[in-house]
Amino acid sequence: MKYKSSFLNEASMRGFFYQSTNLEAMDEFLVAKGRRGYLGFDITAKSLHVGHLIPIFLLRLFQKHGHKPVMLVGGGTTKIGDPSFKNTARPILTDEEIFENMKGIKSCLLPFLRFGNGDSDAILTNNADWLDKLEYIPFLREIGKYFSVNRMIGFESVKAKLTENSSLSFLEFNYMILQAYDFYRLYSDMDCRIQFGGQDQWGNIVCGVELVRKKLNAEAFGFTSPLLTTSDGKKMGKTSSGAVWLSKDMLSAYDFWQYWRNVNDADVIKLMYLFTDVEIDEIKKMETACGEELNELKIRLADEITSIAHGEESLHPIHQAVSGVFEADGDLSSITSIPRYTLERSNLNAASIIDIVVSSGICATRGEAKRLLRSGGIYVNGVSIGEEYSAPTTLTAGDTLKLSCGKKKHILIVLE
RNA sequence: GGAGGGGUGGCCGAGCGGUCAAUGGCAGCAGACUGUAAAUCUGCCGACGAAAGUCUACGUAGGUUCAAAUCCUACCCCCUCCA
Repeated sequence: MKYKSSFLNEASMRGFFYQSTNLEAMDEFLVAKGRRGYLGFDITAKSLHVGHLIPIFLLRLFQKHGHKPVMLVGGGTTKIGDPSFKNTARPILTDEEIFENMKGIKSCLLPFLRFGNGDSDAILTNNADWLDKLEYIPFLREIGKYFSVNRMIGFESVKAKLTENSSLSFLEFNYMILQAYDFYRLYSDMDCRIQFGGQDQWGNIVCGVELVRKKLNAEAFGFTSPLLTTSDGKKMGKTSSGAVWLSKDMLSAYDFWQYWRNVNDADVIKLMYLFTDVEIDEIKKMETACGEELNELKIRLADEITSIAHGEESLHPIHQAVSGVFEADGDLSSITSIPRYTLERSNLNAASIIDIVVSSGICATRGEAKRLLRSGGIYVNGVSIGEEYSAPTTLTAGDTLKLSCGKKKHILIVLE
């Protein structure tokens, strides 16, 4: 074992460690249970997405090893917008939008952590509680004096914003200071001594560690995890329809599952370490898998992650849908987790197939539907069809057809 | 406040009076090959239309012109430098 603390051992073996401040001292500190560490989120959308998953799972691990995760939502900092590594300014949200988003973010976190009042139960805080009350002059005198602009503009995270064609507003420049202040407050108010974050947060975290040292003459720790990228270096978590959201309202459990089912071969093991509760020894045995075996592991991966994020009970309907939709003789009638569209029997032949494809919502525009049809990408019950398609006359009300765009996007047409 | 440079499709980025629905790259979609993977190859990639074509779009609003992303005017926004 490389570390004294079980948390750091598991975190580093699973691939969560990128860099940290004073690692040795932090390791020592984490040997005892019930330590507090926090992770902050800005609440620019009403759901978290796959990109947030690394730090969330890191905190889940933190909890597993007996520590107390403090989840900080940035009710205050979101009003500023983190400029780190961004080349465009964040849109400024209204108070109402922030409030709405906050509710969504909270519910996204619930499946991953156990919240409560126990020693290792997670708690939720909001930095608006203290940031909103700050007064400018006192803040500058008490906190501002500890920050060196010379140093701040040296941070990698701000450098990009200082180049041509990009500007860093004074508003955004303050983000780092406020995040540092958060850390100081959490340290002094609730003895929270570690801040976790993605590697892009390094500059902000270090600022907080320094503020704590200067203000309280105490040592706080920073810990960053790598960004989630695919084996070929691309950012993970984007699909054709946008980000892979954690909230059911924004992405169905079925689509969530499909996302993991379709990851690159080269990423399966890495993701298994990061985002499942499967024991390390067991994953080690999987490392040699290839071909069909590896393909099967993706199902395991999808199952594991989905049952954490959406609950174990979500798996059965998903499996049912998968076998109905992807297997030639699958049973369509009992599928509940992919969209359905009801159509009158008489309209099946009356309306053109293009109309049906568009009105069922599987294609957004008629042009798109035509293009797909032309290239053979529209299927009825798994058979590629053309524009002159007409449904078999044997179909009657109550029958179900599977309409597909490409090989993966399916919808059920229910006749009535 | 002054001088200069910019704002083009999801992103980057050409075009600088007609041949521009706008080169190219990335991203995306479909097909072939596979394993619901990757790589590769092929096709597509504003809307409507069977098509001819029509409409909408190059920061916003006007104007010049037979014709404007391209010229003019005003305004808004961004960048750099000076005060």
